[in-house]
Amino acid sequence: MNFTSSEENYIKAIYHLQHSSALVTTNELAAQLKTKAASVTDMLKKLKNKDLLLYEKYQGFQLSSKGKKVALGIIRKHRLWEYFLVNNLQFGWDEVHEIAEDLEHINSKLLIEKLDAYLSFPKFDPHGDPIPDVNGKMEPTKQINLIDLENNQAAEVSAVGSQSSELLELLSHKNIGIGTRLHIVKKFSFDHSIEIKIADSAPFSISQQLAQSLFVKPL
Amino acid sequence: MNFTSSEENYIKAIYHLQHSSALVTTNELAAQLKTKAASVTDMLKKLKNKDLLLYEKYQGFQLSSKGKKVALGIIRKHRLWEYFLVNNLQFGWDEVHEIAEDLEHINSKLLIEKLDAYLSFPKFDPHGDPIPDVNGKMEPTKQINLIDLENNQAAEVSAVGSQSSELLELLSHKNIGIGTRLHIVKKFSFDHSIEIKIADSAPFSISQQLAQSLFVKPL
DNA sequence: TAAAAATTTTAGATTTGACTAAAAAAAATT
DNA sequence: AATTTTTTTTAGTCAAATCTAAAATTTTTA
Repeated sequence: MNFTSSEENYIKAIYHLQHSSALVTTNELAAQLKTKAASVTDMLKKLKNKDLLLYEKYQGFQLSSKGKKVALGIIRKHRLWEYFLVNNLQFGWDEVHEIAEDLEHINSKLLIEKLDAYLSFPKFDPHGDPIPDVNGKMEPTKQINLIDLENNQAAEVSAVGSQSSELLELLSHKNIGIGTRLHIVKKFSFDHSIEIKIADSAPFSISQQLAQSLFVKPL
Repeated sequence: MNFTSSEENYIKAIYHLQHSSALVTTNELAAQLKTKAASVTDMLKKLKNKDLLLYEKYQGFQLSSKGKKVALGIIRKHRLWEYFLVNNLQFGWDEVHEIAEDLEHINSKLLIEKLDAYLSFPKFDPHGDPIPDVNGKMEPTKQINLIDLENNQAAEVSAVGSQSSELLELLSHKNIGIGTRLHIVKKFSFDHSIEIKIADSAPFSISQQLAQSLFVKPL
């Protein structure tokens, strides 16, 4: 089975939305894809006909197991290309998302297998997200949100919550990346800001919003 | 300026057809693209409106200088990706054409510049065709057709006439590739077949058709 | 050079994915 | 529980790229 780029983009977006809530709604998906609800409804019918989607009118929807498999295949391609762009072509981690959005739609099993081997079967992409293997399996990351750490706990940044250039710009300004080790100096309940310290540099504070976009492994 | 994949495929096909005859015809192009003459006419109008094509109804057509620049950009992308697929990902030279047909439509200047640098600015693709540089300039190849060699001349294979899998299958069966050194044992006028010898192996003969698809540099 | 053949273009239809506006259904509110 | 608001779907358009069939033009040939 091959799918159009548009179908693939819908499948991928539904997959990501399913993580927060099992059933996805038409408006949610329209917002995510920056399109209109009517366009979404059209595509839902198409995906249902191809057995990629469990969908009843007005009732919300979710991917079928076939749909999930397809989603994992697209995510695998996206993350492998991101890894290649950053590690081989020397792109910054904040520059690769859009290019990977295009590359992920290239359809060649052999290409992806060979790319995977060329990169030595990486397990995580440059943003810390796990890369599904050829069977769709990926490393369980058991990452926790930085906001859930306690005062004085140490941790290593292992993933970021989104690829938005706004987030990545802020992180690079603050010198925070995947692998950065930090510890919590103090959490403030007034505005939920968190003061953190990286290595020997001066402590500084980050907003609740930023903390929620950072995933860490406690040390 | 960005173009659709379809527009780019037309531009590229016209560029290649222009090499044999300055003016290209509707039917020629339709045959090349495996589409219908009516579809070609539609696209010709579109390309003319974008100043990519010099075209008057019923009179044949050719790329404008802007059109040629676009064509060279696409060919550059195609050949760089082919080089990457063969030299880095370990594809056979007969497996890469179709994948490169897709990859060539990815639009990112930065991606291609970084890929070019990663590959150390290669001058020829795996089929021996020159890769245009960022300004569209490419190595003049002054290759001659194998069929134009004389008895006893030695030469090195430097390019093949097409990427058809049929041709590449035959060449790999006969152990002929880019860089293969051979010499002409005898040319037969009856069927224009040519007996050649590679290194110390036994001489064997190749058909006129095959010889015409092989380009060489005399040694 | 006039008729026949081939080529090219136009006209009108189809498919895919998007849109707007209106209708239908579900959810929220009084 | 009835009304209002929000969400979702349907109906009808539109643009891009394709196609078939028919018309227009050019080329070939008798």
